[in-house]
Amino acid sequence: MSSDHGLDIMERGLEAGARFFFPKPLTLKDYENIWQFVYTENVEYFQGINIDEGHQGPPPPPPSQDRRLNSLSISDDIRRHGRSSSSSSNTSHGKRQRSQDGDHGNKKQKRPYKKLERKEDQDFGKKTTSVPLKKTRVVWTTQLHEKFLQALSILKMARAVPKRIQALMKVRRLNRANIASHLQKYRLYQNKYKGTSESDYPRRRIRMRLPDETEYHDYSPRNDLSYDYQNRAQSRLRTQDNFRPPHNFNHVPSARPQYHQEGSNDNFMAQENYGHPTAVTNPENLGRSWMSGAPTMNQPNVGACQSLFGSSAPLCDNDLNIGSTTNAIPVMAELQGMAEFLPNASLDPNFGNLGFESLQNSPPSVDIASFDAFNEILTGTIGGEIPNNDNALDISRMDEIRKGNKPVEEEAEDGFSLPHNPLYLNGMNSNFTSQGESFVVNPNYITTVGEYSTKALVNPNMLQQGNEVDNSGWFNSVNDIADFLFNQTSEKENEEEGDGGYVNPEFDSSWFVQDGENNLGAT
DNA sequence: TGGACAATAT
DNA sequence: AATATTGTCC
Repeated sequence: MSSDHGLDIMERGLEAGARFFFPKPLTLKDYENIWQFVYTENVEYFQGINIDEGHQGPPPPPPSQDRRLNSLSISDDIRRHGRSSSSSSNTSHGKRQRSQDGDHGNKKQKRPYKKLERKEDQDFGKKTTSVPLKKTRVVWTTQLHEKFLQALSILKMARAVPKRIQALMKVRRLNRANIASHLQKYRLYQNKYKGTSESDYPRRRIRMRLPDETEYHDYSPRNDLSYDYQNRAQSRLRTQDNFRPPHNFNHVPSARPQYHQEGSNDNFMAQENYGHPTAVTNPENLGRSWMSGAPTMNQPNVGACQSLFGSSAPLCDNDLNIGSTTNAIPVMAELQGMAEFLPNASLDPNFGNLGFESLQNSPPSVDIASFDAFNEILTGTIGGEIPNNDNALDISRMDEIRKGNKPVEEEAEDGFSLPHNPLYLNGMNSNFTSQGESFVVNPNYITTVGEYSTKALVNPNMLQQGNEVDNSGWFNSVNDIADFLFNQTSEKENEEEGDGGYVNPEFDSSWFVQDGENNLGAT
């Protein structure tokens, strides 16, 4: 077998004693032919040996089709034949080995990699005579790995176990073992490359890396010497050819599109925006998804957005970047006629007066609440903790709750308490959540629900009961939301001593419960 | 050949 | 679930 199809090569091979010449790559047809060859050339062998028992006996009738398909030895031989000429000489070789194995009777056979027919083989290649195929292996593509990472970031390290990850990823035929294996490798990489520079990472299909929990909150782009914002980001951005600004959007290329990390290529997994805030105010950024799989920010009227949790969130276009109270600029809000969310200063559509681009090495937005704090809310209220089935995280459940069609469950089955008065964020937020520093909240999706909606969940001056019909009753400004969130965080922070600044609470319903007397909500 | 990788065993 | 080992590939 060779990728060299030259006649001389083929002839030389045949002269040297080869039975066939197969040009690479082998097709399924080739396998079928080889299989038949192997069988017809070795009928006595296959008929004279009980393969399963590994001892010789009177020749049984020729094995039925099914039996042949299920016995591993035949296909084993096929594989060996196909693999390397040195080990492939003939099948009597294989025969000898097999009976030797049988001699060491009590030795427990290690289970070889089985060759199984997968379900899809039946679906797809009906007529392929069902040649036994090697069991397919999961290939962790960058896309798949990103999904994995997304799940991890939502679950946090401590709770990131295969089963939960599987439930979050929702990838068909990706089983728990697959994930366990990948997780093991992932953790291995985490240790192995802890404290090493980027150039030390293996360059292969993916580069495994995620900050540990410390990095989550300690991260400061300013101090990140491993990352050169200007250069890397720019090279990526130049390739941005599918940016289509909204119709009323005056697109002026930014001189310094700094806030995007390099994207994926064959050697690196995509960790777009990994650990780095993204400037919503940069028009170039609006055309690119924040994380792979997430909708881009400039998709107006797209209908349902894909999110990790399925597609349900109806609005992609008026999400606001909640950054620090001083520099979060909800650009898209204006475009979507949500002027009430704009800060007082008028916006230059060309972003000329925002002052961001002059901040060369600092992100436009900084911590408001920790990413994890929000995902606690998300997973806690959406139902990420519902354990008893394989599609645990069902965003439609949250939607139903939000519409008041379903009651808020007091307690999930694993004992995880749901807040009595939850603050509901749409699941899609998680897609817009960068790992660590900033996040995006669509204020339309901060709402109270169900029977509790008659009471304000938090200080009514800050978060009021919203009206989904006319959008009234929400925060008065983005800054108000930011203040609210910031207060949640910093107060929580103060309660916890120690590592200063990182809030990593389990969901704490005390944030949102009523004050008994006053019904004031947030504490 | 050693290492990467995913499956499989413990 | 976590960890160790194996089979396969390159």
